[in-house]
Amino acid sequence: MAYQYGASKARAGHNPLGAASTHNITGTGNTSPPAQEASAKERIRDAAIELFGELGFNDVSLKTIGRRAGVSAPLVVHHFGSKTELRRACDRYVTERFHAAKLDAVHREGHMPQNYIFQVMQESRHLVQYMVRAFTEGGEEIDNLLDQLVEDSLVYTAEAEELGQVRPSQNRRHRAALLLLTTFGSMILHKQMKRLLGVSPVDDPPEQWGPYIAAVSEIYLNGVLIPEAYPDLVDFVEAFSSRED
Amino acid sequence: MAYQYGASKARAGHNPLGAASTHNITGTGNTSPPAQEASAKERIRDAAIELFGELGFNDVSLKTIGRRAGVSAPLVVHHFGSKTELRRACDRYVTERFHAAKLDAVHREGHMPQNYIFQVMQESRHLVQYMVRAFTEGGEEIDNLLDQLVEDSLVYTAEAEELGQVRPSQNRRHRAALLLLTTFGSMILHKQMKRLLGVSPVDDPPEQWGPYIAAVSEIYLNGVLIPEAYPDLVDFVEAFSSRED
DNA sequence: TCGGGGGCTGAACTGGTGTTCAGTCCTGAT
DNA sequence: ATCAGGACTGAACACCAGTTCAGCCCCCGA
Repeated sequence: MAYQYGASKARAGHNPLGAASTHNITGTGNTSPPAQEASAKERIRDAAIELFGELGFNDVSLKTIGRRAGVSAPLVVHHFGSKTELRRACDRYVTERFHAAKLDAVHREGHMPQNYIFQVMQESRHLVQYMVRAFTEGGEEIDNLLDQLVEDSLVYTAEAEELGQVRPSQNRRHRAALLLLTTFGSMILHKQMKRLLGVSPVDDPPEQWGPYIAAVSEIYLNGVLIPEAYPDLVDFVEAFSSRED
Repeated sequence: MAYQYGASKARAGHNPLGAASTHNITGTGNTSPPAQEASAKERIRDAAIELFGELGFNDVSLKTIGRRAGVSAPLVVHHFGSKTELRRACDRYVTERFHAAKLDAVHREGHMPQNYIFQVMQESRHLVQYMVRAFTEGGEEIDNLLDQLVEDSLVYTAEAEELGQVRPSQNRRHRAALLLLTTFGSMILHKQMKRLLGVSPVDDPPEQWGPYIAAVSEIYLNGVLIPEAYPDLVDFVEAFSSRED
């Protein structure tokens, strides 16, 4: 029972949950020469993103980061000033990377890409894991990234709604925000998801996401509750319709 | 625009998202005399649950816990042996508390209660916050609690499905698990939710949950995608129907 | 050839942690 | 009255974190 939905839909066109792409966004930055081995500073930054994403900011020591980067602990502060500033640098880097991935996808597809997050996810899970964990703690840079994701989601959802693919909403921004929050939130609990669904969208490759995609899709396609049984709730939801932007 | 859905539905009967109750489950344990001021050991345990839930296990020192409990740090280890064992004690306590809340609700209502988590949530948010954070890190005791919540959810969803209130599913267990994971996951991101929806289900009282309830309900009532636009996805979901238990 | 500066390190420092220890206080049984 | 034991504390300990410091190496420009 192989997972192949992503591929088939990518051929068909719009695809809200997966996107096939071989484009590499995990290389070194735009301005640096293409095929050069990473500098110590870059290795430190990458190691920090991996470890912070995996274990959390306070559960990773500079020595651990240094070891993974093949470097001493003092060199980390030599390059980044302090652990806190290292964290901010990681925030900035991840934000830039997502921004670049979006621009790249827009350029390739000619319109707002369908959830470019999933592209990043398939190619560089560390970045996503870092981002998700950073969301839980907050911070100016990372909060802006989330805001941006909401805005982007709003745009491509509007496109999809116009094409009759997505239902209208009483509050599109709230819906977009909640969908992102629940998706990211469930990724924080990916170890439990592995136990309960047999899949971790963080540790397992996309080919194995089937059960997860299936469960999510069922809910998003059909809903869960039967509206006729909840007239009060239906009214309540409608009462919350507010000014759209 | 006051939130009053919970109350109205509680009168009406079944209520998947809220439950009105004045019953107190936050008192001292079953066996202890009812109205006695908390012992130092209990105060320590409560302080630890609050702080662990708020800040995470490794970001809270024994001194901090002791200070909140009005006690010295060594007394914490005197009563609990070590910080790790304190954590396990908290896990056990929270698990017991949820178990007791369920039994209590079953006893009162005569059937599997509709999401007794929400009752606990309204009465003792600390417990929920601790539980959610504990899920991210895992652990035998806390994993069992989550498993139990899935099982319970399965039971009352079956009741509701029989009453025509909830849609059938290709994989009820996966759906139940995913709903719990996304709900809890979004609670981990409650600070972001506060920013994006204006409500934190952790920090704000239930009267203010309106925007959150509305957004969740809209999705659960109607879904998000229009199935006709995603025939492949519909097929894919159906292909994942598996043996129910 | 030389000199300077940046990448980089080991050793040392400071502060905070969990834990141990010795001892005080209080209570309740004998 | 006494004494045993548990609750409880301040001081001390070992450890580990982030950071500082002095100095090494090596490349590159003059």
